[in-house]
Amino acid sequence: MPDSGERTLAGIDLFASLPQKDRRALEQACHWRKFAANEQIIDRQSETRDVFFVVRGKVRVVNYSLSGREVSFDDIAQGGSFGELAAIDKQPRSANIVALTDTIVAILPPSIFTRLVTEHPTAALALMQRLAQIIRASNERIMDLSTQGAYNRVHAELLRRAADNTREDGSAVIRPVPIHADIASRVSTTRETVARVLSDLARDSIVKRESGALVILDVDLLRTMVEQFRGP
Amino acid sequence: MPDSGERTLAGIDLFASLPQKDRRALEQACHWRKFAANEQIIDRQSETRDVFFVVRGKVRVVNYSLSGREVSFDDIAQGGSFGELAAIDKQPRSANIVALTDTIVAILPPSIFTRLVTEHPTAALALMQRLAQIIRASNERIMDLSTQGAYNRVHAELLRRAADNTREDGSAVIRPVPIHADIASRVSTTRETVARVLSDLARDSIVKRESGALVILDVDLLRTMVEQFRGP
DNA sequence: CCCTTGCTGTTACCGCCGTCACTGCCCTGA
DNA sequence: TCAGGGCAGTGACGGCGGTAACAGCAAGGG
Repeated sequence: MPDSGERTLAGIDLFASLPQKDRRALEQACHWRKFAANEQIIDRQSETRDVFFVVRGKVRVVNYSLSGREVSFDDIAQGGSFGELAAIDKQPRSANIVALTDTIVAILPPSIFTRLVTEHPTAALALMQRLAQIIRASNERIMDLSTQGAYNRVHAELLRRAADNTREDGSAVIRPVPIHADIASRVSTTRETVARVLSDLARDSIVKRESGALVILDVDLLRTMVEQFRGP
Repeated sequence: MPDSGERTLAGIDLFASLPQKDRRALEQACHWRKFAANEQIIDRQSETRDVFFVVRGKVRVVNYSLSGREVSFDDIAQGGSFGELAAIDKQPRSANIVALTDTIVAILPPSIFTRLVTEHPTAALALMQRLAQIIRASNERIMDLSTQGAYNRVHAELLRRAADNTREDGSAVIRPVPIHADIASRVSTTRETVARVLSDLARDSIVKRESGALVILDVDLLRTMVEQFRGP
């Protein structure tokens, strides 16, 4: 088969409700580009305003503190988009974007993006819904950081990653085994703390490491641990 | 003078670019209501979808952890709005809103709000800019919580409150004197820690308490303390 | 007028978890 | 095949800051 999704915006969530001919027009207006895994796509503070669509691959939204600590905000999969903020408010980029895998993106100039959302209310609404979703997630994270200890934040992150992979017997699979450092930067702790939490959970037979996967043996138990262990 | 701003949406930021006749129509569609200081306006998790405009007064966006710890997100002054998230994505309310002072709000049903943003691209853009601003502020806060210690977060908050009140001699005034507990809930620490920080700063002659105001004697010094004291 | 209520200021204690310093495993590529 | 890099796992240590417990102090209200 040909490289599926090579130069089409058909799979982009923001355009799901867009008439096909308008989508075609956007495809013409885009500039397409490949990035290799680990390549930087956007630098925080840079002054570009383009909007990006993930046609293929996966990218990560991440920032670094002055001390070098990495804080990751979100992973964006195929069909997602990023870079909207700068296009909307004409401020510098608020975060770095780095490719997690080999990635193909479509790049839309800000002027056309603005015209799109002003002329197509459905696109505008879709964008607003995405922004609202980001705000809700941020608020959640701020609450977690403010009220939960590091151990519990790791527990909660495990539950998040297990979501939708829960099986009937109350267990859940996380595949592939997450990199400890990734979990750490998602919940703002250290690699070592994540390792300690997983050790503890394994000792209590709540999680188990299996060939290429991490199995949560008792999702409900873990959930109650998170809920009743009311913070620091 | 009559109660200025009594039943008009003229001062609402979101509508700044709206033709007067459309604004008038919205004023008809709104339902107006007064809240006393400390009265709850919106409950988190409730299932209403109205959008609110602060015609007079000031409100606070705040959440509580299960353990009772208070986390405050933002204060919204006259001209601001809140409750947009639920209207946009039809999810339950994401936070509590409480009146800080006696407050008059205009309440717009979600259907009319949606029509507004679909029919008026300028209003849609203004809303998006506000959402973008919220996201940027949230990201900042997540970075602070993840990479800075509590002492430094208080320092940074003082600088934020001093912004635009800086005088030529390098000092700045914060008036009225902020309630320690308010600062604490803004930067996710405790009242006691805020008091300790202010004591330390006063001892080093960086801040001074004056009649009804807190004076930052050396803004630049405080700023460099925040910047170079690169977190935990 | 006194008493309550809300806020400030300070001390002592101690536990969470970040830091440092290793060891050991696995996998890829020369 | 072996070297080297990336990741996992663990123990010791110690400091930041949350908790608890008071003691003022100012203001407002009955």
